[in-house]
Amino acid sequence: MLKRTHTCGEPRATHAGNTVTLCGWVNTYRDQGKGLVFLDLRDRDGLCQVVCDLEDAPPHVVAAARSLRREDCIAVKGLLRKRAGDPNLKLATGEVELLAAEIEVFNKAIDLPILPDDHDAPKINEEIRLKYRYLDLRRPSMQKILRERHRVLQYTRQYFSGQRFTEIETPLLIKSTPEGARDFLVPSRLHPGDWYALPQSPQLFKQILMVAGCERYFQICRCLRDEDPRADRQAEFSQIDLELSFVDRSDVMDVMSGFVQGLWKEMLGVDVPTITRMTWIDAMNRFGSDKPDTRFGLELHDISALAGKCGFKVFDEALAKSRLGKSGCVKAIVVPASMGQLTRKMTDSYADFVKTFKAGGVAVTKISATGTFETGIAKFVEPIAAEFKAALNAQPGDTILMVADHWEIAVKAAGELRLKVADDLKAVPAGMWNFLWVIDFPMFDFDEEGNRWVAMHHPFTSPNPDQFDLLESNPGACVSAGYDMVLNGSEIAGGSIRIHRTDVQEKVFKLIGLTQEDADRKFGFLLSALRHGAPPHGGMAFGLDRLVMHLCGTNNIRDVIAFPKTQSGGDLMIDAPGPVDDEQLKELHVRRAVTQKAPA
RNA sequence: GGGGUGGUAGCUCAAUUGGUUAGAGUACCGGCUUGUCACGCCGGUGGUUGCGGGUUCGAUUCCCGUCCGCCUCGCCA
Repeated sequence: MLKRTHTCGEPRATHAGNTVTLCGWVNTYRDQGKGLVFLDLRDRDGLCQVVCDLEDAPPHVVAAARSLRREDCIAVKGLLRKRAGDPNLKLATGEVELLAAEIEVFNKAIDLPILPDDHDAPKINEEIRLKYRYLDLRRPSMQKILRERHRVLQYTRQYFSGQRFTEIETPLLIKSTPEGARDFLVPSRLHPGDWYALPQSPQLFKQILMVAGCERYFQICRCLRDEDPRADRQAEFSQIDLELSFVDRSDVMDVMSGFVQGLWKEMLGVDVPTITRMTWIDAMNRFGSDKPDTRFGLELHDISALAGKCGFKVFDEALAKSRLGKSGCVKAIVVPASMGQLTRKMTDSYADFVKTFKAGGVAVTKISATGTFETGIAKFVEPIAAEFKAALNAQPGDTILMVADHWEIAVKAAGELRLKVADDLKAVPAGMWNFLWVIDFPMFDFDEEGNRWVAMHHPFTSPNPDQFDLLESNPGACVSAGYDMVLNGSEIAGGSIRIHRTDVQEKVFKLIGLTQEDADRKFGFLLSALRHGAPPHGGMAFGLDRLVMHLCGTNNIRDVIAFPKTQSGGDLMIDAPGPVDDEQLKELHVRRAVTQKAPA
């Protein structure tokens, strides 16, 4: 077997005159006639042109060269020389070529379903790419992503190790805690009728590691949530999971800010300035989102006070609504003329768009060149024109979009509309890295259906230090010590200071409707651990896949995972999930409730 | 679970709105080509139009069902 002396990306003019062996895949094959064949040989480092001079070569080399086709895996040995023809400036190795004296064919490739050319990738259906992932991953762009992901992992270990964090593994087979996301379940063979759950996160284990005196823990771990995927969400994903003892919220946020600043410098050479903080209520009121994209304007204005004066029925009805002490409201977005014009077709489509988020519709009006209101609800606004313009600081040519409803619905719908408008008008600037901390989340949201409070973050999140009294007196107003890190409108990390006292933890469990019995059964080990001298602690978890997505400039999470799953949780390459034998089920003490599909 | 969208040659797409033998590029096969480099030129193989029904003289096209991919709402403590 020929052993390579260089990678395909390496050869330069300085190597000319050496005998070189390259290994790789035939990227292209260019037959020039009786005497001359070119091929580009590709490995993970790049491309190098191989030339076969068939007049001088021995017959078996000629035969081998003639038989080569795309994606055959070969080795070529020969003289590396400066190109006889013009150099190819598009290739790093474009000044040289390898004159084949010996060719070893490791393996031929049969007819290819897809070609691993970068320029083909966006055109090919993902279904096919996922089925033949081993070919898809041969693309230089995919190879690059895999290696960028590796660099992120390397930097992560280096940074946190440098901050005296210890990498500790936690179990994959744990028990189900039906709070939060749906668990993946695994039947136990040794305990008939019992089930393991796969972890949604190592949350409780890392807290217990703090009780265990580890002080600073991290883990790069797989987490599993049996929920429907999205473009930026997989059921099986990776987290950079962290926990620290003897810290308050700012201590954690400082360490984590340092991490992303270092990571962006390392990966992109970008200096990320001090990451600013925004309270949740500010984020919701100004951006209609708990993960605001601050790269562009279009902030939400609250015009509830004015809206009540204009006699527009929809506004009056919305303002009369009330939920959890919050009155209904009217939110307005001023789309400045300078940002571009919204067509009638666009504004018409926004009504259906906001209905997705349970809002009734969008009220539209526009300020004409002469300063009068025109179109939409102009006649209602005209009587309060001066106040209205002043409140919004609106100028001639501006379009005003308004959403009215319950506060939650109005801000959510207006926030989504804001993103939609920015996208439609291409108003999101490229090349910006807007990091942001969102803090002071409510501890609880009220679930009308279940008639109970539910933890907004998770039930181990501590209230802010000055908020403990509110836990009992006014849970709806109680603000937590949680914090999310947001990048360009995407949540890339979340965490909190945890409850480290049993009495507080029990209060929270009680508030979310867990009886003492439930709490003991599900989380008794945590309550017990907290009783044994638990230190104050808090932590964070980064979504690794999303970090890599941002760093690689893709908005498809499957691009940054070597073997991702589809929207229905399938792996198209190995055809999972799949059927199992009756014998296997018997061992697991599991009986079928549905007839299983015949194996494909 | 809901909404949207797509499925035609190995791959990417087309088919004049229901009408003759379903076309093109690419890949593949054959021939030509001694400086190409996403080589070029000539020729060729290749189709259960996702699957199952229905309407019709006739269905890629219309209808019903179903499967699969993608986007999205719900969901994601």
